[in-house]
Amino acid sequence: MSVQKPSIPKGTRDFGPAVVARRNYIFGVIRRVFEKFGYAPLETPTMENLSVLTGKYGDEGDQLLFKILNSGDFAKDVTPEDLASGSKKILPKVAEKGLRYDLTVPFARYVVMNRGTLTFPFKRYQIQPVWRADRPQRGRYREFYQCDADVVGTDSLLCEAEIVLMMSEVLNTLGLTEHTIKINHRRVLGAFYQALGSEGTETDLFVAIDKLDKIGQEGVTTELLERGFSAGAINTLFQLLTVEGGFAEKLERLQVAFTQAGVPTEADDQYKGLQELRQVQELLQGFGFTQFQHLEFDPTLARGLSYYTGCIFEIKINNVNMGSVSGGGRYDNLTGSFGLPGVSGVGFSFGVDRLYDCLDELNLFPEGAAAITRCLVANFDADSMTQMLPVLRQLREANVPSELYPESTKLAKQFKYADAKGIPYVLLQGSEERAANQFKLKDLRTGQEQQLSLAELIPLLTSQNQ
RNA sequence: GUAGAUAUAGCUCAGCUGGUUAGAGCGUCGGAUUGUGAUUCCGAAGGUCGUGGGUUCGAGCCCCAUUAUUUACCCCA
Repeated sequence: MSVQKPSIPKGTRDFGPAVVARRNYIFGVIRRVFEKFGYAPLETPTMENLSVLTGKYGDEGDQLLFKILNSGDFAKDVTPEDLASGSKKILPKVAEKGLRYDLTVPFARYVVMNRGTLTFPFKRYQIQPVWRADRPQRGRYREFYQCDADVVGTDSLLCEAEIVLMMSEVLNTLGLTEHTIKINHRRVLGAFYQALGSEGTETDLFVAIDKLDKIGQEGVTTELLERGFSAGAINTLFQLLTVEGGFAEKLERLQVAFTQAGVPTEADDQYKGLQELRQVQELLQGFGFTQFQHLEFDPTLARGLSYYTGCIFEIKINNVNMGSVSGGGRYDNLTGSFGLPGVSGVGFSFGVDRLYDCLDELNLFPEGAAAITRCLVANFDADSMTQMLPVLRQLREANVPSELYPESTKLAKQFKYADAKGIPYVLLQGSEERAANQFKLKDLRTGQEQQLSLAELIPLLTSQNQ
């Protein structure tokens, strides 16, 4: 009999008690903010039909879907001809379900299936894991949690403004004050494309622009030249991209630049992008938003997902080397592929796993976030164990998370246990204390001990500020 | 999918141009007059050096293969 070393699949993780406690802290902050803005929770199945998932994330996204082998004899419909013509032909016959890739598409599917019963505008949040068959690396996992908040059924830019407010509140509550909320508009990108004379393809241009901060002007230039853009067009592009100034100034200057470059106003009204960004800014001002130094209009922000049509968002934590911790945008026609056209939606998502890594690196988890038990009751001997049972019950009735050490061993061992678990208090009643009908309470953080009666004890342990 | 790096104790890592019996710190367990943790001192357990071949008198070290992990690219949270 061979003993095999246990392992877990690539890109997945176990979360130990301390990690779960800290993750729950992040989830709690996000959930409270979402609910404060009127978003209601939704959960959807881990599995979706592949017909729902495929084709929504582009070819690369389809590659990254985890597929679920059909139950039973999954290969019963596969013919020798299928095998000869390759995996693409076989796939629909052996797998009809897959793990969800994000939360937005299942949400769109849910909205379409329940359109008769939902009240619009429909605001929902969703905190669940998603799976991608990516190559794992720093800040990138195959199983990770997303925290989405989306509204469908309204075009109002109030939603965009409130997304900025929610992003800002979550980040500030978590202590991630060194952040930048980047915002752009798909129409602004479209205007760039027109300003360049509609050379090459739109997506090639967007993908290249998005990399500007990573590979620099030279890198983008070579990439665009390879994709068939002319040197003149690239030159125009960088003149447009390098507009300076604050939020409002950049909007003004781009407007002028677009007009000079001859971007037509009538066809698809490309100036609407700039107008909408301006309106979002005005709504935020009206609300009394004070964090404009963290809100940046970044004309280079493109984002990969092809379904965005309006404002797009992304959050960068400036003092940590980490990919974006949040992203989102407006999509005018997400439900269209499910047979419900013309429903506009806007939403965004936090990546909890990356937020965790940021908080961890910056040491921003609050003290005691990992500790569950508040008071360890020491166990001297069998007799004292019996004596302490009613005390334990009273502590728990007072909602003090507490535990009695289950064995009568040396106190040193029991203290070590409390210390390792981060338990702040140890309660002792040996023969001396029992004779006086008192307890000894030791605060492990300060090392101080005090003699107390049970009546004095409980208020001390229930007080919040200790 | 492309390119690189790494693999030695539970964890983090040393290990000299290839040379006797494999090293540390942390952790675990035990002890330092039997009622006190994190700080001190002493001791113990714990390793087929990822796996399989090869070169050599001799391999943790060199070569090949394989698997796993990891970083960057693509893409993305």
